[in-house]
Amino acid sequence: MSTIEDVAKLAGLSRTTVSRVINNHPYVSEDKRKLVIEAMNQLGYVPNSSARSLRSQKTDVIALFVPRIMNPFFSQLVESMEIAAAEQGYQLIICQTRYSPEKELNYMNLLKMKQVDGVVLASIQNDWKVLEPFLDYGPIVLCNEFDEQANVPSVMLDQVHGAYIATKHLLEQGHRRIAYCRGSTRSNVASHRELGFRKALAEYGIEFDEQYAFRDAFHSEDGRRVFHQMIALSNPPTAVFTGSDEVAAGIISEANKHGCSVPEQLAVVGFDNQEITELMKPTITTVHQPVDKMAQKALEVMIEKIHSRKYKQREVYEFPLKLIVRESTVSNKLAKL
Amino acid sequence: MSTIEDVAKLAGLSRTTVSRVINNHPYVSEDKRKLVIEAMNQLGYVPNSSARSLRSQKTDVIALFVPRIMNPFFSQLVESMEIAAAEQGYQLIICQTRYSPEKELNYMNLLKMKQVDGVVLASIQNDWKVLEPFLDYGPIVLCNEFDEQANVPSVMLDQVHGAYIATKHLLEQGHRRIAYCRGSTRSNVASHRELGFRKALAEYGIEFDEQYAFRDAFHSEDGRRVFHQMIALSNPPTAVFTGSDEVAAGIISEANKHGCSVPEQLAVVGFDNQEITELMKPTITTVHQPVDKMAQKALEVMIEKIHSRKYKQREVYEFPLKLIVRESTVSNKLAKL
DNA sequence: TTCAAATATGAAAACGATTTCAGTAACCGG
DNA sequence: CCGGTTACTGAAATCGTTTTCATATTTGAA
Repeated sequence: MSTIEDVAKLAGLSRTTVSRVINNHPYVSEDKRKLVIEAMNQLGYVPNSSARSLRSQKTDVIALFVPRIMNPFFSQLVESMEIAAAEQGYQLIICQTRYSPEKELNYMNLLKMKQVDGVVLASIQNDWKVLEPFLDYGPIVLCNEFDEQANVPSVMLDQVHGAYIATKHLLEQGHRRIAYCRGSTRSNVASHRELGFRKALAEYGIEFDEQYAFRDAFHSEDGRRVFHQMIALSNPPTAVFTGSDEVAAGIISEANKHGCSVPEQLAVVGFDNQEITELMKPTITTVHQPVDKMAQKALEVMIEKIHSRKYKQREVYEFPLKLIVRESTVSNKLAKL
Repeated sequence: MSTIEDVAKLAGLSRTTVSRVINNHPYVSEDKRKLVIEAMNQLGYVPNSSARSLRSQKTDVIALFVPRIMNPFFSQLVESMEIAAAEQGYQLIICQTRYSPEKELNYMNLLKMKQVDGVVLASIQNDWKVLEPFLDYGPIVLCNEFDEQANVPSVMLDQVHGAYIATKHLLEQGHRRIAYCRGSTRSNVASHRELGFRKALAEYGIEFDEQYAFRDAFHSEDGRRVFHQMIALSNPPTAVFTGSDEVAAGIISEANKHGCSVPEQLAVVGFDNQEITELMKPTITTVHQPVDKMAQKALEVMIEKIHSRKYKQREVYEFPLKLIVRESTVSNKLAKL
């Protein structure tokens, strides 16, 4: 409970000098510095962070917005970013918007209240026009998100290409009736993937067929449902592209249960290269996303913005995705990596 | 960027009155209250959180310590606790200790610096004697952890019983050579489970056999390794108890790959009832842990401690675990729930 | 009618640091 | 030996609130 004043008194110096030592400012003689450090140790002194923040107008805290943490993609994002933040001396406040615009808007006040130095949005629930005014209070960086109107940095993955290579892989395997699964968030991630999916189809002269499109598939349970919807079709697809490994796993699990063999009767490709892709039988072909790199870059950009104090500039950083072929799409069980 | 002073001026009142309105203090007339609110809206005013914290000595922020977030158990813990915290107007700072005592100790300074009002430990890396001194600066609550010496509240699950019922289930299925897997953290969770495991064996007059014990199994990869170690034994086990669904999944995946049928040749029981238990083939018998309830209770206790300011008192809250029987332990494929 | 309690308001102190400003001592080139 | 940097130190202002204390008015019970 000791303050800088106590340290100053004990060391027989002024608050100013103590502060200089704490913050590694120049112009402190070596003997006084020793005195201060000894006094600090003796008292077990640690600077009060609120006082510091108030005076210096920075908190060394960053808010990270995610829809929810349980989703393994976001778990990994949070994990990676927390590590990167800790390395730079920043703390991370987690904000789960749970897909609610109101919650998102509410958390945005952290910026206005100056409780955080910046906000990383790994999920956008409001129109950009609604969020933009908050730029008057601090930087906003988009991570794994993208908005045409947004005049801020955006660190993202090349989802169009990711979906493209996954779909193309299915086409190369000879599939022509390919179903398409996505979760229909208002996020641009899903729409970019749809672009890539359509692009691959187009290259093979195949038209996108709405009866094969399932835009409400988020979890493994949805995968199970979709499986039944697919086989109920008059002309069922022979392959399915999904926007998440969980959905892919759900489809495969249900297929297994009903004696539908994967990939012979139905090829399945997931997205995200989660642990489950190697545990399922068959193992799941998927698209690897370099979440670590993206998280690190987003944090790096954020810190740069905090320092430069220029928030309103569009910048795009994009990372490539990689197809990982496993058993769920190739008939002979020797998947080639 | 407007301050309380600006609001006061615009409303033609004092800072004090504005502050009273903000904090819902009594003794403000209705007309002045209206004036203040209007002025706040007009200026888009929001109180500065550092100033608030400095003066009122509370931050409305709680630190949650976990070893890492990617582990689904901790993901769920974080998710549940963040929701509970948000409901109570608290923010959550995530601290990943990554099993490092130094990192843990370092994060503990958040309490000393008064950057957080309290610390929830869902993981302990240091001896309690090392952590105890921090109680002078704020409350510490253990969540899913337990320490004989710790004089603080502990919200936990009955791991002894959880392991006991899982093991007993295997014994009832006729198994007598039962392998035992755990991750060897210094956490008491694993040791409590071992107690339960041994207790069940003892009831059936079976001695704990060290050759069947694998104490370095954390992930699915470890499960694969353990599988091979088990079948290499001269007298391999017919069943295996694991401390995590991931390890169980790894074992099953590898068993599948090598034509070892589960549960006929090897029965497997997991722990935690993660999503993967329903996706694997066979589905995995496991122990359900009421993580939500535990997280909510831990937060509730934390808030109570923050208010009461009495930190140094031992209290134990325990929640029961439930066995969920699936295909990985019962031969006829009709698992009874 | 009176006086204590309840209601309503504001001036100023306090929270604990950093930053600005001013001042002194030492050093150094001409 | 003088004037101007450079090195070092501290007093006081400042960050934006909440809290304490003082004061004025109104209410209500005796």
